[in-house]
Amino acid sequence: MGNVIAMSRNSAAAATLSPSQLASAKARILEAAAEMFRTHGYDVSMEAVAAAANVSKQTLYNQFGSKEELFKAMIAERGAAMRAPLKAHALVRHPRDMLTDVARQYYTHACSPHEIGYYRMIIGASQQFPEIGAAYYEAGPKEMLEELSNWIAREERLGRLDTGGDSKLAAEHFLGLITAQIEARGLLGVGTEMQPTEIERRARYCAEVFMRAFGPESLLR
Amino acid sequence: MGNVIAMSRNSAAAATLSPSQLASAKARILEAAAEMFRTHGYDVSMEAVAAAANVSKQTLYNQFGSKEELFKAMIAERGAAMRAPLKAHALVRHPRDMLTDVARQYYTHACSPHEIGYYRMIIGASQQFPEIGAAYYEAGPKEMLEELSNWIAREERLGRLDTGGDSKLAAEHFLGLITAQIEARGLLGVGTEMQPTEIERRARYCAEVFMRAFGPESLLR
DNA sequence: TCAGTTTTGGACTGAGAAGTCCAAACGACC
DNA sequence: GGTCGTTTGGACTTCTCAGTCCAAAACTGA
Repeated sequence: MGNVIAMSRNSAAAATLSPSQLASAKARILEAAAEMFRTHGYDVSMEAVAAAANVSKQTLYNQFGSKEELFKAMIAERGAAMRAPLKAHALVRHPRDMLTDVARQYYTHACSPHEIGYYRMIIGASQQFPEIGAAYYEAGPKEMLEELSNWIAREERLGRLDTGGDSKLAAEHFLGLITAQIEARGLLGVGTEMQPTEIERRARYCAEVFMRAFGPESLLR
Repeated sequence: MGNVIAMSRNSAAAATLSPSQLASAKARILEAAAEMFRTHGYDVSMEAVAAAANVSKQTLYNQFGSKEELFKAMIAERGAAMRAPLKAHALVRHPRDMLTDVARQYYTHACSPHEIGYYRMIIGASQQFPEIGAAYYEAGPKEMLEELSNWIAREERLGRLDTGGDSKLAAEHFLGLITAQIEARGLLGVGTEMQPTEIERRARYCAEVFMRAFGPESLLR
């Protein structure tokens, strides 16, 4: 933990600093807190968080009045980083390609051990702080479901999919196909990280199954 | 919870006792521990467990040497209660009916708030005790997946399903279709308990989607 | 250089919980 | 009724952790 120079909270003075000191104290704390909460759950001690952030306990308490406050601030900040899983996908592509891509993205990001650890922490915390589970659901799965559902409805209007009108349930099912046990295994700690070829295989398979179930005859095979 | 007779640990002597004393101390403790751990996570105090079991702290420690031991004993006992989700299903039925039934069972049992609470607890504990997550997976999801996969393979041999040979992945996908977001919502505490009609709707839908994707042409519609 | 602010380390308080100990009460069995 | 093992309550020890306090050091801006 050798260090050289410390920085004030507000200025961006240039100097040779260790990476962990580049950001402001607040940002550093949030980052460290995210990591510690993710890997140890809500039970990490504030001491440990302070140490990880390379900051004194007092500074930690100056920035965030309490553990709960820190935790919620961390959640709020991280929430923003989780969005837009589906943006920038045009309508012009074949539904199968689009779906494959969504699955691929999901596997590489949302199902990574890192993200699963975060998810596990949220699940644990949502017992103690129900509003956190709700907020996570709103910002994460729910938003993704809505985007997916809207996309499906659009494709249906174009005659390229046929879900019998229930695009919402179809979207849930597609997400279900993707996560199918992968998430569960990760949450229980028996997850083996997927190799790229496995990701590719599963992503294609998901899209294929979905298309078989919901594609119009013309696209079937 | 009216009761009549109480038992000593070893004998079955009859007497008028309070309801909570009907079972042996050990059994009562395990039951209370399951409930407390389920609703409060691993963080419940041993005091609270003892109180819930209507037993002194010392007796608790006489039966189970430590909190960890109690926790694991409780898991081991509950594990047995979770099996056999799929047994006793004959091969004679139409695959669609079988699948609908599986989904129905899953919704009524595995997705109940009670079971979800238990699942959440296991997830939380599997961070602290990785072997617990693994044990749960082996006894629960994995076993169910294997049964399902074997059934699918059999149906495939009979020409009533066609998964292209990957019955294991197909089984995972079917489970994925069932849980699709239901479990996630439950874990995050935003789950609204499903009404019977909703269960029925979803169960049928799951089976329908699976059949569309994996049923042979003759069964398609 | 100097005044004002922030950070730091470290000691401290208070609460809660794991686990132990013990004397008294209880229950089972003879 | 008497004996032996168990249960009980409750006091007790030890630990960990959230959160506070404070005096000394470091940094900032002028």
